[in-house]
Amino acid sequence: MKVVSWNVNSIRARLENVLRWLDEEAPDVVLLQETKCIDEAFPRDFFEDRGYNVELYGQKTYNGVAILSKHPIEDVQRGLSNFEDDQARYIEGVVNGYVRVASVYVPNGESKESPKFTYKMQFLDALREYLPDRLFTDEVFIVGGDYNIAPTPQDITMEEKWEGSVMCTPAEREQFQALLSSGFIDIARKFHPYGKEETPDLTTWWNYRAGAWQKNDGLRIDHLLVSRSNAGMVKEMGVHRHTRGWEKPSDHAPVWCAVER
DNA sequence: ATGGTAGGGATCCTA
Repeated sequence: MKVVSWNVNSIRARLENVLRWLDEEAPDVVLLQETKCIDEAFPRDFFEDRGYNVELYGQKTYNGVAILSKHPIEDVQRGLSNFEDDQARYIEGVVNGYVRVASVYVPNGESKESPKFTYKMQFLDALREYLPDRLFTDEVFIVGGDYNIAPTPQDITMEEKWEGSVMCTPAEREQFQALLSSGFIDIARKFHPYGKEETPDLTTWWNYRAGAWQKNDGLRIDHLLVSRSNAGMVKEMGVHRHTRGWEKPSDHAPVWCAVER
């Protein structure tokens, strides 16, 4: 099974690109972030026509997450049950009996000084407390999403420009490490460890502004966290970075992994 | 050099 996470920055604006990508890659499960519409406005027919089941947790204008799956989606949860939040940033479900998946859109934080940064930290606290309760021995749990955190300087193509700014602060990185410590691995760095000469560029996000894509000025902020106990079921991962070069692209590229029982 | 672009939807907010 191929499981992919993609921050599409509006499902309606991105529909043509997402369908083109679906037809190329035929993923089994898609975890979407920043759908930016209420559930009634989600273009679900286009996905159902291609054989996907659709579960939504949307809101008007901002945020919004979704799961598309060729298998039926069971045990669906919307939002973090331990966190009061009026923003739609988390949806979870079980597919094919043994793969629990979640789509998470961690707050951006804006800047270290912003109240939104405090909210980001609170959301991450709640996520870290919530996720371990969702680990079951007979399932692999893949928490995919836009974490808005570059875990190390090696996840930044222009380190000197970004280091220390929002997404690249020690506080955010401690949160990311704490998430891993709660029972997960960063699957990208299982297959492509830090510090190896042949490590590929795993950047997932390039700002729309100032020609960031053309300069390859980007960050690895989209991640697939996989439950440590069953992480051996994940055989491979990658980033579909070519989609960032398409007309009318999302500012994020899909990050995918292959799962086998 | 503190800009730049994109999306939603309202004439600004968020990223």
